[in-house]
Amino acid sequence: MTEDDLGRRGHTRTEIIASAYQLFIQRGYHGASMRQIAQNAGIALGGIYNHFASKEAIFIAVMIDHYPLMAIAPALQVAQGQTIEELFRNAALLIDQALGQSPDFLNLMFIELVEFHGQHVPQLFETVYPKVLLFAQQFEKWQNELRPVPIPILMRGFIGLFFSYFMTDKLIGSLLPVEMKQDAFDCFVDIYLHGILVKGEAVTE
Amino acid sequence: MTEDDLGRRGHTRTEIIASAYQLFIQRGYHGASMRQIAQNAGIALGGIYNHFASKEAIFIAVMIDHYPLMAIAPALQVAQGQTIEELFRNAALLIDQALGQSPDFLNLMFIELVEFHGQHVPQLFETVYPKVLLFAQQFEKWQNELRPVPIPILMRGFIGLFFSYFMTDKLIGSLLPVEMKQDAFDCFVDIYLHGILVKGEAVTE
DNA sequence: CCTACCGATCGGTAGG
DNA sequence: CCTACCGATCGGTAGG
Repeated sequence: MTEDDLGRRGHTRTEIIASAYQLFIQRGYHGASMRQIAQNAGIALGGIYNHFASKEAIFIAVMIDHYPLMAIAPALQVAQGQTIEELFRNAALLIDQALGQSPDFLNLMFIELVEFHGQHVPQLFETVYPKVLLFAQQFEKWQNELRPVPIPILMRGFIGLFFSYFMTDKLIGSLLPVEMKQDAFDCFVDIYLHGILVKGEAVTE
Repeated sequence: MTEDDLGRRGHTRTEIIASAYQLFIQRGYHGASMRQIAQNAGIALGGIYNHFASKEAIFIAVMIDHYPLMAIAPALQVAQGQTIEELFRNAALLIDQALGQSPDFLNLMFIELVEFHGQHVPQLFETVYPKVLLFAQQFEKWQNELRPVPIPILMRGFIGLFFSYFMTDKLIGSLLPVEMKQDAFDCFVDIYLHGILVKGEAVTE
């Protein structure tokens, strides 16, 4: 097998995953057919099975490449800040950028939760969890600036912040005037930060 | 047509909706078949079409009866409090109770967003929106206790709070130790309230 | 409300 | 990687 063959194989595989991703997030797992996936990838139905053993195998490959939670890890890793507020704001900004503007990326997560009962979530989450812990470790030096909230709840709330924003955007975003959406994300981050920091209260040392 | 007939008809219809609801949230819209819905409802396939014109008509009926956002409206309507903090806490508690313990209720929303591209959301949301506005009107008397956040963002954040909690519960809830889940919801409400109130800061009059 | 059926489409495979 | 095919199942309907 030459390198060209490997390149072709990889390219076709990539095309299949890209095609399946689009169809899955647009129609759901059972709503997207192997024939549609093949057609969008530019090959015949039978050709798919040279790359994947089954439809579910394609879904898992799509999850590994596009699962939204996975975008959180690298963002948490590179986020920096002189203050804890700056650290959070930078992390939020990086995650927001990584997830992209369209909230359609959430659909993959929805499909997983509904049509697969969240089977693959624990496996994927274990990849992210250590990164979350590393990020949370940075809080120690600012412990006196944080309200007495358990660190895991703090992180859970931070991740939840994105669901809060993107879910409401998905549900009622199209009904809101543009000027109200402009700074909504900043407002959400602001409320969260004000909610976890003691800033403004009397801090005795 | 006698009242008995109406009662039977209504009962069968209710059975179909209940059966469809369970199957939809467990397998998704395209993953649940009309034959399964009929079987769980205790009738033959053909019998369904005496009550519904199509599969989608069943889905819409299920949405009207079980759409999670609809549970928010009555809770906001009866929520009361001597302080704005109490008002929010009571509303949060009522909504939490109305939604129930199992976060499976969210699945219906996911299916709608993915497999129907959120077609029915605006119609359902218009039912809830006036109630949200009425709730928000109560804030006027406590305006000086609120940080300068636009009221719509405040309400969007309040609704988002539930997504924040239930989505993270659904995703990683099973991985968390029980003692960490115990007060998580209270903590989330607490962070939100601390985030929107000026309490603790210098309030000049 | 059930039985029996419709055409269409499903995921997957054999053979080349 | 394609063509042609498999049995199974899909949503929906006719007739009683």
